[in-house]
Amino acid sequence: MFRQFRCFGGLTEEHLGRIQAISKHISLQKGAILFSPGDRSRGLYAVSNGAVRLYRVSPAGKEITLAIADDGNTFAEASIFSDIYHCYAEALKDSSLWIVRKAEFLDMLRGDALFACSWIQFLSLEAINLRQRIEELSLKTPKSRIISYILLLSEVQDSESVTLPAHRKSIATLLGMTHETFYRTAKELETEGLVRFDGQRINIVNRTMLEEVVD
Amino acid sequence: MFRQFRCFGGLTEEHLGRIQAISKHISLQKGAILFSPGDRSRGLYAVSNGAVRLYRVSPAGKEITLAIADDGNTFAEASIFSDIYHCYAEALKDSSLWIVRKAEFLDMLRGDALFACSWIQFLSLEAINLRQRIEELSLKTPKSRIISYILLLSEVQDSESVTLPAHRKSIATLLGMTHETFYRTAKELETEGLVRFDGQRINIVNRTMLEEVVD
DNA sequence: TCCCCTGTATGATCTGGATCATATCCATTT
DNA sequence: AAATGGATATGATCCAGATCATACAGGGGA
Repeated sequence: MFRQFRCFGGLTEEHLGRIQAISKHISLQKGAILFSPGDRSRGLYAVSNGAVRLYRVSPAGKEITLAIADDGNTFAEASIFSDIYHCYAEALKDSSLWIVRKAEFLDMLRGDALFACSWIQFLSLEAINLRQRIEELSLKTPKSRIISYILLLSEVQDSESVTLPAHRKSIATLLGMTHETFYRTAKELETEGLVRFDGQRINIVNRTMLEEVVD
Repeated sequence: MFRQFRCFGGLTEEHLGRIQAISKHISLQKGAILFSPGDRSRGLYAVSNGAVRLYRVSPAGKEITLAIADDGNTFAEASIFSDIYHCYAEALKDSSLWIVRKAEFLDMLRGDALFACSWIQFLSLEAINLRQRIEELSLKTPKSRIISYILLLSEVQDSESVTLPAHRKSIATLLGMTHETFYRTAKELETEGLVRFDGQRINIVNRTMLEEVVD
């Protein structure tokens, strides 16, 4: 059951069982807000089915999507060492997830160095990804960021035909642009014959040229 | 000696001694490149004296400064779980630092759950900071990012008169803007009577108004 | 079935910040 | 003391992307 979660990748059956034992299953309806900034943190979450969007809202009312967690992904991992959540978590569809209680999870880490090390590895890779994202935000154009994202999805989903994990509007704020810019640039990519959009699906038509444009 | 490093904050004397034992001292001349992207990673670094800038360069030749590590800071923590470094590390002044060898450090983590947990805590807080930075890059204006940064420095240095850890040019690319924009906006803040620049020092003149402008 | 809301889509306009261009300052080297 | 080179500084120009405005489509609820 917990085998499906990337962050628990290399763990033994015994570890997985212990994690499941300190977890509680949760069902969320589409549109439900799981937590908001300032809420007392209770643990980290693992999405077994569905999709949850993590986002923040600026004083000016603008949104940024920090992450979209769908099947097999976890979120709020840093809440283990924070008293509160720092963003909103909203179910994008009816979802089924697990909450891993923070106190018990911390106990597990404290009692098992190998387990702790696999967690360190996970956090280290996450930090590398976050820096990658900072770099893209600072250095790349919106067009290039969209292409990078499509190529990333294609890698994760291991296919030339990828499924967007959320509305395009959310994807836009995940990539640091307005939704207008996203729609326009997406259309542009289609016109140039690089990809084909079909609802929530994107077909990669010309991978070579995509990889070229991304720089 | 190793007490000065934030990431080794809550550790016992014994731990600190063991870390020192697996570390090697390094001296760098101003301008020296410690490592480049693609170099085989050998460990993480701790700056006891001096300053090191971590940066990347885009294919188009634009630079982003990922971090500036000065006295008491560490960098390349994620290299423990990566075969290569992903950025350049350049000494901004003559510097004295320690390299903590990765294999031995990993052994320490594997052999001591409490030590591993304190490392997990450090990585978790770092992830929170990285997300904060992503948010600022997406949502805030250059002016607002500069103010945030000054207020952050003032918090870390616990003073109304802060010292920039590097040339303004590097600070600019750390904050995701060109140096021209940084110089101009800095001057603007000075004209508005919010801060006073004096070489590498910045005096906060009107903190209340600074915090107001930042939104 | 109709209504309403939200996402999708696209046009028109505006502007903040990048880019390009110059000039001065200052520290280091010769 | 002169020369060199990078940091600091500021003006002029430009344009990508934000903003504002509008319209249509589709899905869920009453």
